[in-house]
Amino acid sequence: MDTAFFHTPTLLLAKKLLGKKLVHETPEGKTAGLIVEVEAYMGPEDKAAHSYGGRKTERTKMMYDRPGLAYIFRIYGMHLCFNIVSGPVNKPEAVLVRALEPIEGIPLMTIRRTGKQQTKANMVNLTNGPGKLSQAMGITMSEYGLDLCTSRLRVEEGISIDEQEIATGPRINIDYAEEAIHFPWRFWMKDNPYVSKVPKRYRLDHM
DNA sequence: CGTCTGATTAGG
DNA sequence: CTAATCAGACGA
Repeated sequence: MDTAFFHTPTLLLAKKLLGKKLVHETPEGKTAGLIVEVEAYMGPEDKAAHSYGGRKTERTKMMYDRPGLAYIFRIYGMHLCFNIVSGPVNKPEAVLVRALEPIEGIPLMTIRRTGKQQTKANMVNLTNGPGKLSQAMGITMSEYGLDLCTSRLRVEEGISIDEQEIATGPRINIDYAEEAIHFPWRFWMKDNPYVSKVPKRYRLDHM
């Protein structure tokens, strides 16, 4: 996609990202998947966002840059989460990519995730969560700040999604976020088997 | 400095 | 249900 694609309000960008293709080319090979689940993080006013209250640190500084760059952070000391910077410069918003439908480089994804070849039956476990997809796609902190229009890690045209196919609900694992807990800023493709598994406490939240 | 904790996952 | 596992964030 060109840079203009990312210059759009964050909640709209989050929805527009559904069905787009995330591609990563590495020396090991190419992997790609369709984005099927995202969450929007809305900047200084959003208690769930790393940029809440205008916090700007080594970790979060990329959120203050222009839209269409990669914001990546480590969580729980062991997993990485891949985000797409959104909003104009100094409006620190982002879209977390939570799940992909694998479409290319599946053997490589399997090896990165499990260290060995595996049956097709486990394909659903490759990219159905933010930490899992980062591992399967070979995304590391080296990709922090990459331009998603032009670099080896990019967003490309995918499939066309109808508004009717998009579901909305509260974001996952943000218990600390007080009133923002309930904001319906998670978007996913209805009935897509690659959407991440949701903790029990969220199961009834639909809409 | 010391302490707490997390935009998660796998395993029992 | 919980352990894993550590950098970021923040208070002293």
